[in-house]
Amino acid sequence: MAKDQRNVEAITSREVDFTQWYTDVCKKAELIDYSSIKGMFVYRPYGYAIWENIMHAMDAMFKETGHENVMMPMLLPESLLQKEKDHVEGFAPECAWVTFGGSEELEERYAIRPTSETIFCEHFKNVIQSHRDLPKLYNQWCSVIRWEKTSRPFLRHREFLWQEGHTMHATEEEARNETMQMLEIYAKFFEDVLAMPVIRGRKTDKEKFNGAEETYTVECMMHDGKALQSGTSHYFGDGFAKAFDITFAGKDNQLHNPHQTSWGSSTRMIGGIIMTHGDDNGLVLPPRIAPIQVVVLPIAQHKPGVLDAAAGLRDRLKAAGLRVKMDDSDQSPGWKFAQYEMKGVPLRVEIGPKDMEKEQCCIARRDTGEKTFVPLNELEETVKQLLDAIHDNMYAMALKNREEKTFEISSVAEAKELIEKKSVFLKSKWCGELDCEMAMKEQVGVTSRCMPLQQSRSIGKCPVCGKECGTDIYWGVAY
RNA sequence: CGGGGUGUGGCGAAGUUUGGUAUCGCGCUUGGUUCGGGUCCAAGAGGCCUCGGGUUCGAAUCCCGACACUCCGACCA
Repeated sequence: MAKDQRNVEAITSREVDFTQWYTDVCKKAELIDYSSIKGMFVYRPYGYAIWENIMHAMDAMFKETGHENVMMPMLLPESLLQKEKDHVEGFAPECAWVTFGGSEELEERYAIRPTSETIFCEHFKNVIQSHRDLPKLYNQWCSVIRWEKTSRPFLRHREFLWQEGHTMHATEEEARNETMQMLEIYAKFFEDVLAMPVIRGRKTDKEKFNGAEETYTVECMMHDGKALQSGTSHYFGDGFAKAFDITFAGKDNQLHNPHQTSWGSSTRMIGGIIMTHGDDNGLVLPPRIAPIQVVVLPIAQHKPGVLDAAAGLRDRLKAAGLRVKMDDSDQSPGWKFAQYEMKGVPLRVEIGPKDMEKEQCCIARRDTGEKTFVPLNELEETVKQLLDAIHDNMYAMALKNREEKTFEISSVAEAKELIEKKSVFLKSKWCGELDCEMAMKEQVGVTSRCMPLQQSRSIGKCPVCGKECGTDIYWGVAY
């Protein structure tokens, strides 16, 4: 049927212009709105609902592993920020500052937190005296401000929502275990909840967090082949503890500095979800965090009994513990189909007079577009199975994309040739020299993503200097 | 922060070169109609043309400045 082209909600094709596609989806799926301040975005109800679901799922994982939530002040006195040298060098340039309280100019200016290591340390100093006070396993959900020069919805905000975990431990070993445990929690969360495959790895010294001894990361590949750093877990050693003079009396009755970690993940994840799973019809949401898992649409809803039948299905699915919406607005069915596809709702259940006669309903999958007719008495069971199947399929598709866009390279020339064609992950050996890392950036245009935890243990050559070495490393173009 | 582009009802655009009553499509409202892939018909509402200065009898249009969005770099969750 030659439908006219008045699809005003139509979005730019992913293949034509990925960045424009991304912006279109953010706006048309009603996730965000721009505000009058550059880089500060309004999270609309549907977008915020995704974040709420992420928070609930992730928070449960934190609590299971013994962490407690706290709320720290939003303002950091400049003197506090100054205490750790590397840290202040990294963050001071992008701080927003409060210089007035009411009409009085402040004697010392306050930074609006870009991250909270320093203020946690100030507090830790007060509450840690004995080994019995350790570990401290704290987390907070809050927003932070970083005065970024350019901004993009979810990927780079001047104000963004995140969680930051801050922990203190009696021993290095315990702190290192915590660092790795939290990395694994992030990885599991991405895989099991967001259906996003990740590469677990360690950052190079150049890419690590300011003030950290080691930074671990989960790296994701977006549909366009670019990398998104999605969650990081840092081991600090006792650097901050020394700078802030945090000590505790050990069992040996000697004073020791505790060992520290921090770990964070942000609303950037939502950008990751969009760019990993979305398609030309809009958003595709992982079922486990979708604000609406199933939308029930009555067909020919003015006909007797249809609305009641649809409401019945909605109530059954709700009772089965699912997040369900019925749309009985007077838009046409075709409009509703397109609308809920744009919003990425995993499953659509249709019921009309014909179905009622046959005691069935029609179920359509967002990920594949596949439609099936299901006997009404099998509704709950089928929907639950399909939601799991969608999750698995989304994960598999994303993994396939990453595998197809990952190449082993052994020379700079080879790397250049691949990257010039399209964005991909490059895997190689690396000698560990900063110069070689810089050369990859300057000559190829890629940054190191991470040294994967899973190392091949083989010997090869650094693609830049040709030296024999054993470390595997991923390179990519990053968001 | 450097280079380009853009800013006109909620959205997308025309109008800007050559100053002279603000235009179109979608959306919105109301009534009817239709309903298994963005129904159709009719009537209506809605605009300091991003903001601030200038030039002019008169500015969406010309000049200066600010702000925002966007793309490409540098910096970054």
